This record gives sequence, structure tokens and C-alpha cells, in this order.
Amino acid sequence: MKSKLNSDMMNEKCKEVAEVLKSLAHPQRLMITCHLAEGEKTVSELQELCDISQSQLSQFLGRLSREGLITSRREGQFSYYKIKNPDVLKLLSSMQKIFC
Amino acid sequence: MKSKLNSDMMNEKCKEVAEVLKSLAHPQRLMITCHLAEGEKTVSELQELCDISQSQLSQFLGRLSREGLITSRREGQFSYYKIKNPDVLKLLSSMQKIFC
DNA sequence: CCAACATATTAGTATATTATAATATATTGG
DNA sequence: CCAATATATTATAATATACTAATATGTTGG
Repeated sequence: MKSKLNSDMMNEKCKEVAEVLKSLAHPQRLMITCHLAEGEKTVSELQELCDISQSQLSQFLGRLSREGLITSRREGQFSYYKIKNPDVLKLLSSMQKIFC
Repeated sequence: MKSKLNSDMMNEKCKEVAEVLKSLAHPQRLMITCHLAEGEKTVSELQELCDISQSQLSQFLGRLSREGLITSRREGQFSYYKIKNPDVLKLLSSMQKIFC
């Protein structure tokens, strides 16, 4: 069951996975995604939970969206964000088991 | 069995884990660590495996060492590197299951 | 010892990221 | 409509990262 990758495939994979890691590799972005892993949240909820400036939160959410980790929907006043990529959910869950 | 963290602990954890992710969040550093996850390797072996310049490889290995993910020992002409942090080994293994 | 090889360090430039402040847009209750 | 609230965008300065070329150090066989 051990899946070996050839050199080109490995290059590709590493590039792809490194992108995801890069998105998560910031204390507050990680915190944001960890909270989102528990379920959909509004920006204001996240702001409470993460203790982070409005502008930065919005910028981080923008980046995480652009990079495909999360999605949002607008409902009235509020924007709701949640994890989009199921692999990211799995990764967050693994990390929690390992580090928490 | 669900370990909840209070806000301060979560801050700490996120900071700590984000550091590790940052170390891994580069295609070639990820590739290096993936190869090291299979076992100890010399710099020249890694250079072959990763197709990367001598200087960059050495700089990346330096960084990964400084950041506590890997260790090295010198034996004659060669430097042998391997994964130091067992959590990193677990993480790499999880990521392989998820992404490969 | 010295030539060749293995590895590490340094310096310099280009690019990316972070954080902050200021401003803009969208929605709703009154 | 307008004031208040929620969210997004822009500009900018500080810092970190990536890459390359050049040079330095350490080790060994002959």
C-alpha cells in the first residue's frame, strides 16, 4: 500500500502541498482555520475568537480564499466562512492529534 | 477524548505549530524532509534526490537544523542528516496519506 | 603535504510577507 | 434616508525569504 512517487510527480506534489502549508504557516491563519474546522463562522465571530485586527483578519481570509482553503457566502450583514478543501480539514485534524 | 484548549494555550500552540509549518512550507524543504523521513541521508544523496544547488541545499539544511526539525552528524567526509522531531515524522506521514 | 571532493558560509539582489492606518463599500434598523 | 455596524480594499513601511555567485572550511587518498 506504499505509494511511491517518481521524481517529477514528487516535485509536483511537493510544490502543491507546500502551497497549502504556506497558507497555514502563520500563527493567526492557522488559528483562523482551526476555528473554521469546527464549523462555519462569521468574520466578527472569528475576530472575537482570534483577537486580531479587522483589516488583518479580512486580508487573511482573502488570502485563504484565493488559495482555495476556505469559501465564504454573504448573508445579510454577515459573511460566513468555512473550510472548502477537504484535504485541509484532514490535515488540521491530523495536526491536532499530533500537536495538541 | 477531545482536548479543548483555552485561548492562551491555543495561541501558544498555533505559534509553535505555525513555525513547523513554515519550515516545511517550501517545495524543496518539503522534498528534503520527505526524503529524510525515509531515513538518514548525506548531503550529496539529497542533492541527487532533490536536484538543488549545493549552496541552497546547505542553507535549507542549516535552516531546518536551526529550527529543530532535523539533526546532523559528521562522519569523515560526509554529513548525515535525519529527522529529529518525532512530531514532524508523524506530520509527514499524515501528509503523505492525505495528499499522495 | 596537496589536490580533489564534500560541505558550509557570506554577500548581494529580487521578491514576498507582515502589520498598520486610512479609506471604501455594503447592509440594516429606526 | 442616515447612522451604525460588518466587511473589504489600498497604501506603505518593516522585515523575512529565496536565489545566485563567490569564497571558505574540513577531510581524505596518494
